Amino acid sequence: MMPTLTRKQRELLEREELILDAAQTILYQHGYNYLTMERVAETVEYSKGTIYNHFASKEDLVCSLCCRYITNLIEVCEHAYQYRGCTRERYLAIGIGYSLYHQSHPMDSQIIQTLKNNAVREKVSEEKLAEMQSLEHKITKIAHSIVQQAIDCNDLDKKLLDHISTIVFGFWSMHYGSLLLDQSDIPLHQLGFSPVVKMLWKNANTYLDGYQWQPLSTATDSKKLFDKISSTLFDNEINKLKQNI
Amino acid sequence: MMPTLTRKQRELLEREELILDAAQTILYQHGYNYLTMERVAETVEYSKGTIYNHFASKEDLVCSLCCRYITNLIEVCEHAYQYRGCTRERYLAIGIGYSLYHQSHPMDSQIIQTLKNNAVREKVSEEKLAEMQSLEHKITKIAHSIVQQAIDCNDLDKKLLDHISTIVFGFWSMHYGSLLLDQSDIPLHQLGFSPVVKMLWKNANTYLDGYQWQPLSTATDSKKLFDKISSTLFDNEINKLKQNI
DNA sequence: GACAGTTTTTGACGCTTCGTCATATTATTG
DNA sequence: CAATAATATGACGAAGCGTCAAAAACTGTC
Repeated sequence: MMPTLTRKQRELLEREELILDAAQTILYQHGYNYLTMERVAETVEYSKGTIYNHFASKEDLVCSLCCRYITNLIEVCEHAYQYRGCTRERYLAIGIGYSLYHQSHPMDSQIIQTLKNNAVREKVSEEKLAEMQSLEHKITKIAHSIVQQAIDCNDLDKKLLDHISTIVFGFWSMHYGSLLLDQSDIPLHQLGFSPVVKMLWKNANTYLDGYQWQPLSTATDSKKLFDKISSTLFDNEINKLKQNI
Repeated sequence: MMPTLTRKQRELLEREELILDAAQTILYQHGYNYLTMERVAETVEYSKGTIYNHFASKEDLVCSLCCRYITNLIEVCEHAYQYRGCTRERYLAIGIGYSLYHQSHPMDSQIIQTLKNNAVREKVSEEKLAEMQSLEHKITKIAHSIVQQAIDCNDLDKKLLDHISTIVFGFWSMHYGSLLLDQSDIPLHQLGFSPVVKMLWKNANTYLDGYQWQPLSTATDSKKLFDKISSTLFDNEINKLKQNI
């Protein structure tokens, strides 16, 4: 009975995880500028060369971390997809998951943002970049399918069939933009803005209202809805947040 | 009759512009990774030390460039503010200006994005960061004042008075998010998305519809509106774009 | 225009980090 | 156990940042 992977291969994969864990710890504790290949090597007690056997460059390593984080986000989205409610609620649940993940793992969001920068992307290997893209694609597919279902069951007007990807893109970009603005140290509060998650919730609802996605937020207690969805789906994340307070 | 600035001071300011111009040329031609202090010094035919007399660090220099770009964006917004039309059209005009600027100066957008990253921000001097923030604040103030006017003249419901900054933030984040996603080399088209400017226009309109900002896009020929606003206000930018094609 | 004092410029230098590669070490196989 | 293959190592070269002592330029005075 031959296992799918040889012992060697398993060891290699394990070490890859070990390296990623170490890199993540450094990132969480001291930030991106403190993360160097040398330090990662020291932490895992291997030499720099060995690290480079696993990752083609520093950016490649960071991109691998990013893939982990996007994988987490996919889980969150799949979880939201399962929410027992109407299509609109399920779509909103994705946004809530996104927000909460961002709040409980701010550094992950920073890394994801870092990898949107072309100066960084240039230094990532083709394969890693492709891997990351295919993961991001998964998320948009989940969103896409909920919009499709909304049209199928008349929660959304059939006329919007040509605009499904526009609706996905709008929702995505609004969340992405909001959380990025939150994440960089721009003092939004000083600039007169409310907490981002709160504004985002209001804006996401308004946006869906604009598309007449039923039932409209004006016909719902949306404050309660937020609490309901988030407590039903993301109790873990919320507890984590509370612990940090 | 004493001038406000001495000859010395004027020369210093002139050189500062010279350095920024050189940095910009390098950026435009070879990208962020090719931009080094050494090369900037070479280009302007001064030594590295002199460059450091003007800018505290490489990131400081880049932040100064960023301030230039945001200043350009402010001009665009002020221009849009003057548009002769209803409040909704004027608000949308800001978004169009933002989109077109992004399209005709993609590298500027990249630099602005780079400076949203905390790992980069850490290395910018306090003063430069404050300068940039105050410039960004100016843009939000322009947007804010149009929303205020919309409420004053009943284009927007009075109930929304408490949400003015939420409306500014939503519009901003949607544009910001969309253009960032466009700007990084993510192959949106391959992922089944339409051209970003087109989707953004649709989504921005829908978003304002959600707030019932009159007149609704359903009561307007919004394709024509886009052309009208953009040709009235931004003929320069559009001609630039056409030249590039 | 010579001289002293001040300001500005310079580029060699130290330091950090990346990524490579010849060599050393370990594992595998006959 | 020897030969061979696979893997790990860390010294090294290259690139870039930012500094600072010394050199050069400028300024005002007699």
